[in-house]
Amino acid sequence: MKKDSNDIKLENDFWRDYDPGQFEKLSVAVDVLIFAIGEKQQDNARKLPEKELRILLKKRTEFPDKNKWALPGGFVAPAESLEQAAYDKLKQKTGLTDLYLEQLYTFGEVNRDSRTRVLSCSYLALVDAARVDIPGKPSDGGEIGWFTTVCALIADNRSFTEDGYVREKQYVLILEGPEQLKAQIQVKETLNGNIISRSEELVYNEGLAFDHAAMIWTGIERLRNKLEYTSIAFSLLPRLFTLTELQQVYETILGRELTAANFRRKIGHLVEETRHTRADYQHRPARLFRFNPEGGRQ
Amino acid sequence: MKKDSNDIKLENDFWRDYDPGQFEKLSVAVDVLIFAIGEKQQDNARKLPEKELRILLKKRTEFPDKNKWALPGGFVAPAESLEQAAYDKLKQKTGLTDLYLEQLYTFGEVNRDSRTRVLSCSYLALVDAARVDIPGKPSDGGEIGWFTTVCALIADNRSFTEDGYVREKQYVLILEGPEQLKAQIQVKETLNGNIISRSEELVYNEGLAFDHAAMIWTGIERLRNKLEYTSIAFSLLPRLFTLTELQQVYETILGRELTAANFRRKIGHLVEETRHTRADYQHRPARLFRFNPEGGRQ
DNA sequence: TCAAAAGTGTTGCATCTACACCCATGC
DNA sequence: GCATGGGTGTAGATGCAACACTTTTGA
Repeated sequence: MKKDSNDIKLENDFWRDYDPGQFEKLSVAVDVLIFAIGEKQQDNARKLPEKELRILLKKRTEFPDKNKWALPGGFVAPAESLEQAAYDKLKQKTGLTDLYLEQLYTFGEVNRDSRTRVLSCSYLALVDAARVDIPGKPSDGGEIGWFTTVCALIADNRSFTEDGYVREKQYVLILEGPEQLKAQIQVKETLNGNIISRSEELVYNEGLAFDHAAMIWTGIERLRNKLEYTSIAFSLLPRLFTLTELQQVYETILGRELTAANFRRKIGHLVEETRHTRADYQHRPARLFRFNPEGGRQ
Repeated sequence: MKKDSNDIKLENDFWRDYDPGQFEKLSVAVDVLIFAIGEKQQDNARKLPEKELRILLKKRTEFPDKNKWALPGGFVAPAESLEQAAYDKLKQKTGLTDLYLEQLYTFGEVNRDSRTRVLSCSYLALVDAARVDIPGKPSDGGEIGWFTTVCALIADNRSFTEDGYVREKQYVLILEGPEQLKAQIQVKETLNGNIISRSEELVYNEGLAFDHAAMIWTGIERLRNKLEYTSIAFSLLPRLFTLTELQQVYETILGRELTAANFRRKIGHLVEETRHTRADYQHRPARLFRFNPEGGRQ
């Protein structure tokens, strides 16, 4: 464990001879999924607006995939950490710095970009929609906009094999914004003995650049999972919120309805009542709550 | 969405002018965490051997970090996908191809490697220890070996701030194998309003190369979490196993004891009884079970 | 008075926990 | 018989789902 003088000599030789170009390098990009919960248009003034899941996309202005919609992202500079690169993109697009951000997945297929080999490390960000004001057209002339996102399971087949099974699930991803985009993802789960393996494949893709549809699918999956065992839901809401708003966040992400009475009890220890109420509608005012991390069961 | 002839002309121009070197590229490595459950030495022949979590490490033979222990890994070639690179490493070290493998995390700090900027995409692999026979010395003269791994929380402090809290957890990581290695990781979790952020820092490191201690910590965390809501535990066992063996897998990874009666009921629907028993010891023979994916509650 | 949402109570079912207990084996 | 693990039964606590019900507001 201790360096002797011979080792030091060797180390000096090493540094003198070291050629950083001796290994072939790769282009590395960072792409950011920025999710928010938005309100649906609503005609009946007495009803509460329904919520929807939105993601921020930017229309590409350059080949390849010119005019397709892509996640905000860019190449990583040699002196910039991955996370820093993601933060920079985020600030550039939303103007905000205090957002929830986590690494999602690194997409490393050889031909995912038609130019050359490009690795993409994706990040997942959550914003309170009320804090972001997206300008219509950014400086480089491209369009940028929110897309309502729906991701649904449309098929689920399992066939048994000699020593396990193969299960194929099909998901559709429909994005509505300035244009309508659509993609289909096939997830193949294989069990062989005790060993499970999974692979995802983009089987249909209309209007989304590169493999960004697969990234969005992965992001929604992560969101759905983390919703159940973390408190990320609060990152999508303002500091004060009603329990119905919180419930709507869960419902839009999970894609199913929950029973109000049970939901309230379930997240009861994660929130704290405040003195304030919201009385914008023609019905009983709702109490405003705030996130109370004390309630977590550690 | 449709290409007109002008677009096609522009696209041709683009391809003619495209210079893949126009963006600065990075060196990208893949590192693989290969975990297995091993048996502790046991003197009392009447007792069942206790189990322990093991990871495969290789002693570096080159600068930088010469003579320190590192995860098996290597640089990613331009024509090789990330997952393929991980599979190759895995096959090279264990001789096996049918293992559990998933992407873990991509480490992207600027100075994590002293040579030059190197990104590392880490993968987590699980093996049934009985299937692997590690040769003493691989061809390049380096040592390779299993290290018993213990990861424990040693401190957990939370201080409240104006609008949230800061929580700092300290973990020790102790690896015992051909040498004893030790590291300490500090995890800082910050809540600010509704927004949680986390960061990990290696505060002490003895004998492990680069930031591999942080990778191992991340791997164990992932393992502990996934144990609860997936069936990865079976990937660490042979096709047939006793319920006590399965329980030991849970206990060694989670680092705490479980009550046998309750454990059996809990995983009851994930296993299937076989006709076989194991009668190696001086007590009642144990029934052998196999993994039964049918029992999953979907 | 009415629509709409806010919020509570009740009951039954499923699951987890602790703990006591019996069974089978080799020596 | 005894040490050791294999394996079952039971009672209390807790949590969750379904659903019926009351409260409060603005128009």
